Amino acid sequence: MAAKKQTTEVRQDEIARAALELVGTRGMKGLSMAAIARKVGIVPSAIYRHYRNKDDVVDAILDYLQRGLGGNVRTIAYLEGTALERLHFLLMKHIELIQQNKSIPVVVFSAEVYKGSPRRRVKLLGIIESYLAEIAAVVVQGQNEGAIRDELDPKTVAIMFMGLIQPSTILWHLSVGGYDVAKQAEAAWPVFRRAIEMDSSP
Amino acid sequence: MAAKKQTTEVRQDEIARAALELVGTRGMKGLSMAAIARKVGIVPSAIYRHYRNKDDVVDAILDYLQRGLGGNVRTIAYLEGTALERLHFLLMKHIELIQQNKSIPVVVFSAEVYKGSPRRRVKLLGIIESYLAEIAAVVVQGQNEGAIRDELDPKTVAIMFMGLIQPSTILWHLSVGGYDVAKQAEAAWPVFRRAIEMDSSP
DNA sequence: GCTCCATGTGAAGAAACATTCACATAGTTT
DNA sequence: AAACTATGTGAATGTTTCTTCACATGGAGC
Repeated sequence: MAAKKQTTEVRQDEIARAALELVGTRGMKGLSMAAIARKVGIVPSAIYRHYRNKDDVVDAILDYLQRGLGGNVRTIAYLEGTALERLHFLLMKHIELIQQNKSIPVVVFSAEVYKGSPRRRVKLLGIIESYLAEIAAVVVQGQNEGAIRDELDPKTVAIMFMGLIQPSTILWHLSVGGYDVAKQAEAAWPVFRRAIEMDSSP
Repeated sequence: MAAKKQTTEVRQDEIARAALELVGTRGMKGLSMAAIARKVGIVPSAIYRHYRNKDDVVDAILDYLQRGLGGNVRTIAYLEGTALERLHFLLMKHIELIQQNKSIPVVVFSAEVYKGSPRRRVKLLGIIESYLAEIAAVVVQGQNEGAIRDELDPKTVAIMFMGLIQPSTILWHLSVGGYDVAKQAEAAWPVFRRAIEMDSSP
């Protein structure tokens, strides 16, 4: 039962996807070269034709993540509308992303990914920091528009924004799909909006 | 180099503490029976005098966690003051707890703990759910006091409350202590408070 | 002081896993 | 069509880790 040969570009992508999915369903502990190979349809040793070792596969997962989150922010960068509208849109986009790719939160929140690997720790931190920076930039725009209160620290707001999604996703995983992440986010948004928006009454 | 003999009650506690600490510093991957034993000052096989197997040790970590969080909520249950004051106090208490015991977030957010063990998944979910329920109860009290807006769903608010802390703790771990969790929480609190409190102007 | 039981020790087994290597083969280039 | 190169395979190796077991020992109770 020989697998069909593929170029290394294709296989690298297949392997990274399979690895990401495995982490989502079985956690880092369940991420074995054997499991990845089985999912891709090749033999464990064949993985070494496309990645130097397991560490490189995990790095590929992070690259995948980076592209996903980065693409999200770029989407709203080119959007019309007020800053508050764009923040709301980003929230929905973010939820869409993690619902389509439920493994992402597991990777981001799992200490297993970075404990013991300073290089990966820095990499993951960079991914999150740059995401936060983009959110903070939108907040600043909102402040310039006069829609978001001036006295708020943009970074504080950005971190709070992340907090709108994080607990829900964890509860979603813990309850095996029992929580409606989108619903919770939709309910939380107007509350959050009220917290940051400028007083309408002068 | 024989270790001094201890009763099984003492050793069980020592082992659970050592395990919790190890998870915090090295992650679940670094939680080996050998590492636990070294930390306690006994030999790996001696652990089996006090726990049936490694799974039972991990369960003991969760029990430890449950007692910690439960104690926190019980503290504010007997507090004087308005609901908003008590929520603020709970926020600070929570931060104090996770700062003294930095391993807690790692355990709660690490999918490794519950992936592959439905029983542990349910257990962890129960711990978090009951914590959320206690927060929601305080929110309801606030609504009865006329301090928190009636139209808000208490559970939504409780989950948002969790979101005040979670992102900071993850950033704290990722930046190896670079983030000031307490500071971020103190900055976020007035924003959150503004979001949920009743309009002062009638 | 003696006995007995719970606790501690070291060696050994068994399973899982990452990684290497020699060999096979498909697909591309010449 | 022949040769070459990149990809796939299966076996083997070395390491790590959990777990068991026979034996040792300290201390509590008689």
